[in-house]
Amino acid sequence: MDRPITIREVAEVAGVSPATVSRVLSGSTRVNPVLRAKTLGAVERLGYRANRVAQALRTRVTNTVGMVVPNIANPFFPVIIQAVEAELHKHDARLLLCDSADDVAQEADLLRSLLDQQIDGILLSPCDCIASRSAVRMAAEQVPLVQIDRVAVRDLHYVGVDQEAAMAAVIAHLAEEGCRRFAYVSFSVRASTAAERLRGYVRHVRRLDAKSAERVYSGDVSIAWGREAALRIVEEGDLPDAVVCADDLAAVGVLESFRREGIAVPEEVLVTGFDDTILAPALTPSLTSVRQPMEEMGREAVQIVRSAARGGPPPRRQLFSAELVIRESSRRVRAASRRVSPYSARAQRPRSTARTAR
Amino acid sequence: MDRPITIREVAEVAGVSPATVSRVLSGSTRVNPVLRAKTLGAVERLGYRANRVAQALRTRVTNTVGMVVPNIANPFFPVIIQAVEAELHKHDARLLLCDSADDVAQEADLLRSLLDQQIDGILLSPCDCIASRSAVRMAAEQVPLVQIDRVAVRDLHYVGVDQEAAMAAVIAHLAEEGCRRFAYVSFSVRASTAAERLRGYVRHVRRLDAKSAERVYSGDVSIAWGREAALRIVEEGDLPDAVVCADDLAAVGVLESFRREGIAVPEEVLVTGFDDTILAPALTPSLTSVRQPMEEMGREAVQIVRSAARGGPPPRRQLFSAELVIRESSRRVRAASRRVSPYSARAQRPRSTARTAR
DNA sequence: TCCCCCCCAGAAATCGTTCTCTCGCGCTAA
DNA sequence: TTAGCGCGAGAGAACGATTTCTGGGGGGGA
Repeated sequence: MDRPITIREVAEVAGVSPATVSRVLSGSTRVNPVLRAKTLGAVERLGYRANRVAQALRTRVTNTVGMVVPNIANPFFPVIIQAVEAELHKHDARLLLCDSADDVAQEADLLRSLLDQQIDGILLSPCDCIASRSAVRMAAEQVPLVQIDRVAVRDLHYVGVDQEAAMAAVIAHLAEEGCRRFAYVSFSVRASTAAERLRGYVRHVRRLDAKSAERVYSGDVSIAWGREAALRIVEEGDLPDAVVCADDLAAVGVLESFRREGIAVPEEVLVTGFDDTILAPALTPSLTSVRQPMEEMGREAVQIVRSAARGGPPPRRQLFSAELVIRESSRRVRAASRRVSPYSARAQRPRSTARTAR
Repeated sequence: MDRPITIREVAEVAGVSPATVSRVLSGSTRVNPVLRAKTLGAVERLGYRANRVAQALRTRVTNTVGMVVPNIANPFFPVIIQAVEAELHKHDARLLLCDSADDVAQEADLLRSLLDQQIDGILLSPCDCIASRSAVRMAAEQVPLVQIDRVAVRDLHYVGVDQEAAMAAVIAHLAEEGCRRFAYVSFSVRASTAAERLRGYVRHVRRLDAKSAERVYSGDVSIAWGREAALRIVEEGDLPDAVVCADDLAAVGVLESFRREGIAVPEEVLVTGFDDTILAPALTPSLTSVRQPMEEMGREAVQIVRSAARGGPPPRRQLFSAELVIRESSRRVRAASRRVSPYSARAQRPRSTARTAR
C-alpha cells in the first residue's frame, strides 16, 4: 500500500512543471503539443490518478451530492436512489447516502454532517413537514438543496407529484367502482406526502360520505401497521366498501389481515395502495396503486441540483404526473351486488390518467 | 452563501494559534484550560465546523466508505445498505453508494473512482466471480476491501453465508415434503452466489433424481425472468414436484405464471425463493425462502473494513448461518397424495436450522 | 532592425487542516 | 543559584491539487 503518484512526480518524469500537468489534464489552457504529449506519456506510464480530495480542497467542488431519505428499506426509495446514482454517475459525480430513520434530529445531524463534507448539493426527503424546516432552510442557505418526494419548505426546490390529485384519482376510481364508504390507513401525517394524501382523501370522500372522511387510521410505514389497522377496522364491525392505503406496505398488511379474517378482496372490500412499489403487482390480488415516475424524479432532482450549483434558476416546484395503476384489488367483480354498476357510463369515463395493468 | 468559518478565524477570535484550536477540538494533547475555554467559546460563538475535505487531505482519512452493489433496486440490497449506513453513522463515517448495474466494466470504473476519492475502505458485492477479480485485487491493494454477499477473490475479506449449505437445506426440506423431481430457476452463475447455490442444488438433487440436476433455467435477477422460466417449464409438459428459485424475484414470476396457467401452488408444485426479501411473506402463497442475516452482515462488514484500516487481522471469510424460513409455498397440503408423508418421522426432524413462519 | 505584445510555462501562493519542530517558561534537583 | 528537563503553545511546513502571477521568447508591425 505505497503512496499513490502525485502530480509532482508526474511533472518530474515528464520534465515539466506541476502546473503544466494540471493544465494538460484539465484542458483549461493551450499547452505546447510536445509538452502535452510528454505529460500524457508520464501520466500513462505512472498510472497517475488525481487525488480528488486535494482537488476538492482547492476548487471547492467535490462532485459529490448528499442524499437523505427517511428509510432506505422502504422499496419506494431504492428506485429513486438508483436513478439518482445513475444520473450522477453520468456526470462523474458521486452519491453520499444517508438514512434519517424518520427522525428529525438525526436528519438535522446528517444535513450538518453533509455540509461539513463540502458536498455540492443535497437531495432530501424531509421526514417532518414542520419540524424539518429549520434544518432544511439552514442547509439550503449553504448549498443547493432539492426536496424530493416529501417537502418541508415550499419555496425551495421540490420534485414530486401532486399527491392530493393522485389521491383524488384513487377515490374517483373507487367511486366509479361503486364504493361509497371508505376507511383510510395512513402513515404519520408529519410526512408531507401523508398529509397531502390525507387531504385528498378527506376532500373527495367527504362528498360521498361524511363519516368516511373521519375514518382515518394513522400509524407508520410498515406492513405491521397495515395488519393492525385492518384488524381494527374488522373489529369495529363496520366494513367499508374500500380501504384506501397511503402506502403499499400498509396495503400488504391490510390484505394479509383481511385474508386471515376471511374477508375477500375485492369481493367484499376493495383495497388500494400508493407508490406502486415492486410489491404491488406481486400481491394477490394484485394491488391497485399510484405510480410516481421515480426514475424521472431522481434524474430531474439531480439536474436541478447541478444547475443550481452553477447559479441556475430560482427554486421551483417541479410536479410530475402520477399514474393510477388499476389492478385486481380494486376491480369490483360482482357487479350486480352494488348500487352503482361498474359498467355504468361514469365508470367508462375515468377522470384521471389511468392505465390498466395485469 | 458566504464562506464558512475557518480554523484561522476561530484562532484569531480566541486569541490563540490555529494549532491550539486544532488541538482543543481533536483532544490530542493537553491544553491550558483557559485557552481551551476561550477556544471553545470562539468555536461556539462563530459556529465553526471543521472542513472535512481539508482534514481528509491532511490526515489521509476521509471517514468515508465506498460500497458497490450490482443492483440497488433488488430488495435484498437496501436492507444491507441500511445496516451498513447505520453502522457507519455510529462511527461518524459516511457511505458513498454505487450501483454497478451488474456490469464488470462499470464496476471496475466505480472502484477506481472510489479510490480516487481516497475512501477509507470498500464494501463490494462483485458482479462476476471471475471477471471482477482483477479490479477487486487492484482495489484491495490500495485500501481495505470487504466482499459482501458475493465473492470474487477467495483470499480477501468476505462476509456472507454458506450458500451451498443453505441450498442443501432447501432441498432437504423439499425432499421431506416428498419432492423427488425438481427444476431450478437461477440468475447468472457469473454471480458467485448463483454459482454456489446452483452447486448446492445440483449436488443434493442429483441423489434424488439425476435428470433434475440438469433441469436448470438460467436468466437474470428479475420477476420477468421468473415468469418466463415458469412458462418454459410448463410448456415442456413435465411439471416437477418443486421449482427451486435462486432468488425471490424469480419466485415471484414463477408464482405469477403458475397462477395464470392454472397450476396450483403448493398443491401441484412447490416453489421456494431465496433471500427472504420483503416480498416473500407478502406473496400468496407466502414464499418459503432463505434468510441471510443481512443486518448482521452489514454491520460486520463495516467492522472488518474499519479494523482492517487500522491494520487489523488478515483477510478472512466470515460466514453467517442462513435460516430456511418455511412458508406456504413449500408445505405439502394433500399429504395422502405423496409417497412420503410430510408427517413421517423424517419430516419431523428437519436437518437444518429452520424456523416456521406464517 | 527594433520594439511591443501576446502566449505559454514555471514559480509560488493558496485551499483549511494537522502536526512537527522549536522555543520559552517554570519547576526541581544538585 | 544554576543546570536540566518537561510541558505546552506558536510558527511554519506539509497534504496534493489549482491558479495567479511573472518572465522569457517569438512573432508581427512600424
